[in-house]
Amino acid sequence: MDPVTIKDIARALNLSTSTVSRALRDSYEISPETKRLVMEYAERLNYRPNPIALSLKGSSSKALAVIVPQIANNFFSQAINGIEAIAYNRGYHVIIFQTHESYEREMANVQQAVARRVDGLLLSLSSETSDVAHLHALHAQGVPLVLFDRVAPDLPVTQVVADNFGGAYAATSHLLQTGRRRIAHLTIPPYLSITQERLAGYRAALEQYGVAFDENLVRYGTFGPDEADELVEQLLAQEPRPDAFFTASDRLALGCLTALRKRGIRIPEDISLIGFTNLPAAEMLNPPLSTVTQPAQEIGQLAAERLIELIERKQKASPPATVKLPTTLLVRESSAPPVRAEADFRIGL
Amino acid sequence: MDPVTIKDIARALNLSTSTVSRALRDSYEISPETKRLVMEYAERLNYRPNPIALSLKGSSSKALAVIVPQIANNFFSQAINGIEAIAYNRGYHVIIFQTHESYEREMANVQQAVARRVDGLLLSLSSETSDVAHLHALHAQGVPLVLFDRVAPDLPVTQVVADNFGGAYAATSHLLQTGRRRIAHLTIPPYLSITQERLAGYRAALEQYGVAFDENLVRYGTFGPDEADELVEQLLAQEPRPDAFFTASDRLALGCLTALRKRGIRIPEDISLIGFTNLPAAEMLNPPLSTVTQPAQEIGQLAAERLIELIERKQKASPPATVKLPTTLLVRESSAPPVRAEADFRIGL
DNA sequence: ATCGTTCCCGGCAACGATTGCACAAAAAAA
DNA sequence: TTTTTTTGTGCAATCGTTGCCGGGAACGAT
Repeated sequence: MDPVTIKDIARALNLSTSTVSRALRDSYEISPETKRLVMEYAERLNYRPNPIALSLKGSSSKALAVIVPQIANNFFSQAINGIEAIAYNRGYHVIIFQTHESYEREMANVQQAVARRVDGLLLSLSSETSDVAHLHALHAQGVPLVLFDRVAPDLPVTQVVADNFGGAYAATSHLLQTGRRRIAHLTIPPYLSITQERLAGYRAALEQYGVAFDENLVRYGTFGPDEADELVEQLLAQEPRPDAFFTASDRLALGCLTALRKRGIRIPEDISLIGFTNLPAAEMLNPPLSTVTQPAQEIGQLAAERLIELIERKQKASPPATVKLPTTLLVRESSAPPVRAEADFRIGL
Repeated sequence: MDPVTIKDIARALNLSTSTVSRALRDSYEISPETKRLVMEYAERLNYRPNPIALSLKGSSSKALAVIVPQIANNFFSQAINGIEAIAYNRGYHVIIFQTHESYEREMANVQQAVARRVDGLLLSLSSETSDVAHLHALHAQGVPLVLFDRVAPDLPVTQVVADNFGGAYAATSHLLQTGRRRIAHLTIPPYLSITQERLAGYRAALEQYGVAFDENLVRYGTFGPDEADELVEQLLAQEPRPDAFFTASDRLALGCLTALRKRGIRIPEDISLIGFTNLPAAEMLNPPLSTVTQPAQEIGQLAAERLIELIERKQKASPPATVKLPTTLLVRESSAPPVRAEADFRIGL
């Protein structure tokens, strides 16, 4: 019941393996008669070439490695969804690796992927990774590599990202336009490109509106569970208290919401809240959560397309470039203008 | 810059490949001196055995296939998380396939996985799959296979599931205990084992409380987008109107919530709602959503452990069995007893 | 001196598929 | 008929690794 090999066919038809191989590939040097025989027999036995033997012989394994911090994360699972869709259509398989936000693990995973002779890698950096020497080495070896979402701008490889700066700028501007001035930013570990870009967008908007940047209003999380509560606690202790929270991830937005409501703080009356998240439930939260959404699936698709292009047209593929996809600010109740502010405004008139 | 092979080492050290191979595996028939030489040189060149060559030679590829309907689904991404964790520790890689709920695709994916010579398969059936002949064939071929979540009870293979019956029974009982009598059940496609088990739990609870089962209160969705709205519409048209909704998935629970609130129906005052979902945001929804949660990650872990055991102790592994993990009913506001009911109760006294 | 052991190591084959080259038979040209 | 060309097929190497067999050297025992 073992898989059928080309040898089995050769033996059965009293031919050599070479003839069978050529017949199957429809080579011109095989007689139509023999071809027919071979093809029919192969069909009947449901012959499938052994991809392992092919990988060993040639250099293509028709497999892509995807290395992400966490699969169980909305953004990444959507991105992988996009990657898998493209890969499947192009005849590639997807091997998944999780770094669990560990630099060690990231390096080990890259090693493993290379050892597995994947045709290319799609990678989103772990939050611990500040040194990308391992990726430089990879690139120097000529291994096709595309970074997505959490990228390393210095690396001369194709990178696919969302417009994190723009999203953060839009979110912060919106908060400022609705009268908020003490805007706290709860964010993710500082090494990450996305952290820096979002922070930059946040600062740019503040500057635009002439609000001084206050370092104390920025707090870095670590993807730990329930860490939002403590960060919120610290921020609420500030004097004067923040009147808006802008968070940089799904988990933080949710944690923040929980923490604020636990303390009886009204959203948006007391504090306005915007997340940077792909949660499908955002609209049904209490209150409906304003968010900056990213085209996660498209990012995955684009990254996979670029990688495959790189693999298949090795040398003359389009040069490394950073592709930036737009983010969208969805304004919902959690960042509505405070009623009091409006009232004050009228009184002021 | 190509990967170092055993041949390179042999050439450099003026040894035969066999000797190098044995030295690296610390064989007793190689002199300590030679071993040292080889080991050191291999270390220096950062030699890694080519897993493809190993797969071709031996029959183990150290890769597992995971076939699921959708990665971008909370339950499955958590399960895959568990699978990957176990696999990684045991030296296996995980190759992901999505069926997108298509039977065709499921068969194609199984084929592909087998062609790839994976050491085993972890599979959760597509909702279109009613015939599992392809899996029988697989099992007959001796390919290690473990099903999880959406299983096929007739198949003589190990299956890992959540206690769907128990969860549905608990949810329905809770609704009945809080005074609901017209309990609608919005569920997923009927072929699925989990659909049937949940339906059975729902019916068992109704029977227990002497409430007649009404087929018109059960509606099947198809994982399509926004389908909940129409199903809700149909159910609300019933006379008398349902006073509770019990849904069988994340998407349906959320869709249901949206649909009900859109129509100005109060939850739980007018209609009580319970989902069967792993949404981390359930508690922060408006109102906080009562749910039956499943240990998704544990299911993945257990399935992976069983599969690896099957692979490594091929013949004398524990016989096929169905492992059932407990589900948990989390009661939140969305299924609180209606205030009116309490008032009526007091008046009745 | 010869034989038997033990210890180290090399050569060959094999896993499945592809491919350049050679070679045979048949057909075409001389 | 002989030579050339064409056509169809087989052999063997290759990819990286390991299992099996066999062989040479050193040593002790007879």
